[in-house]
Amino acid sequence: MSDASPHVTLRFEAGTVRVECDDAADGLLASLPGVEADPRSLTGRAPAFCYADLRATLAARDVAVDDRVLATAPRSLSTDYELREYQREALAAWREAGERGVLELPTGSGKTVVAVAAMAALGVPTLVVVPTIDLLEQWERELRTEFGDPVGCLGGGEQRVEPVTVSTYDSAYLRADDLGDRFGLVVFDEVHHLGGEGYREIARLLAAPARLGLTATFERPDGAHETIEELVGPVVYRRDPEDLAGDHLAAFDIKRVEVSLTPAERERYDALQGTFTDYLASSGINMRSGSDYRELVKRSGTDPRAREALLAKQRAREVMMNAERKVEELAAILDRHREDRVIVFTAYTDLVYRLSERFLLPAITHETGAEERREILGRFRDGRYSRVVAANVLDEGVDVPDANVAVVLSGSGSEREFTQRLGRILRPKADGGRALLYELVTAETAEERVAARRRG
DNA sequence: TTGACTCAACATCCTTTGCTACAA
DNA sequence: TTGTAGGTTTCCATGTTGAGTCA
Repeated sequence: MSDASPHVTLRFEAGTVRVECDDAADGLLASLPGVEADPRSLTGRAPAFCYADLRATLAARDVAVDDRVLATAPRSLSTDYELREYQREALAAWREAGERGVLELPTGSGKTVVAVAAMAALGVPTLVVVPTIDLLEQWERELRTEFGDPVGCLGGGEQRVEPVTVSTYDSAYLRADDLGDRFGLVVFDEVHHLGGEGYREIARLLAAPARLGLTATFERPDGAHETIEELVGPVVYRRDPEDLAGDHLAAFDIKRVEVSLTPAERERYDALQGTFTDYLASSGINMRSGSDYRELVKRSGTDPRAREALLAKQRAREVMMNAERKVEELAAILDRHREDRVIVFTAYTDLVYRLSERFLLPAITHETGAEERREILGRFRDGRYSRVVAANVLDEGVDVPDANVAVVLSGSGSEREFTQRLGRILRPKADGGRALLYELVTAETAEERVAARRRG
């Protein structure tokens, strides 16, 4: 450079962007977003996710940049998908937001289709990150069919990188620092997972300027969605199941059924709950916030009474969640819906097996092997089975055949879990019929609060 | 290649009375 | 004056998953 205008070189190095300045750029380093400067060597380093910001800042200041960060070449990708109106709007909103941000769309609304359209529109090497092997296989099939080229896979025993690659969160976490310069776009499926302490590193170590997050439920109770906003972008488009019901998703009803504890269960529940509340009263923990709960957990490590209280609470939870009259109510529901396709959800593995034995229902829990699981879901799909009972396994990331009746026998207070379970019955019905979700709640127990919480 | 196993990571786990600080 | 949002961060238990190891 013959004149005194500043000049900067950017390179990718193990999950970071290295910034090298010439003398004329002295003083610039410290003012760049995310950069930790070493003034003596005129170099600095920023986490790779700051790359897009860095580029924009340097461009705004008319700094000459030798950009060597991305080792990517443009790709020509085309798709035949005809987007629905809300999918077109979602894509447009994302592009308008600078090709960063999250789409919050219900299960079954075709989030994948929007992502494929985004990939085709940008035409850059793309990494798709997914939470389960099941989703890894689904995306791989979909992308291979759509774009024709071989698709890379990271996870499930495969470690093959291609310009279009699908990875599990776990594999992406293990490989992100050496793959960070290979992709111009990264798609995070079920992006709420990115809030986990470890997984968020994936987004930090990748330089990809374009970022797309997909989820049905963005907000996290621990507030970690704010970190996701920093790393991927805010929610730029949102649709609730109610918005699409009747048109692109099945119309649905939610029916709450209250049951009571048997006298024996009530006695046991009150005794266990009493052990818990007595300890709270005597220990000065008032349970006004989540931090009080953590305090209790902390104490239970050293204080036997705290441990006893926590265990009692756990047992009380089991009593209310697995109440005998829920099982009787389920018998009536199954009887009423002989002609329907029913999925039963519970919070406890034990109950799944009890129900499986009593009603001769095929059961799926985390103990069910991949092969057996495929077989059960296959039979449910082709109609040989019309009922399935599952613990928490079918909530997300599994291609579950459509049903029209869901029974939530027990569940957590998680809004996400509830939304995902509801999503299992929302595929539009051939006869235009409505979907129905039963929610069984034990009266006069903490479950009333749990149920209220998950409904938002 | 398959299955059985271990390990690590992640998520939920809690409350309903009235405290404190601050915004409208 | 009235209304409302915030408070907090370690490891009791159960459930689930992916990765890695070994036979």
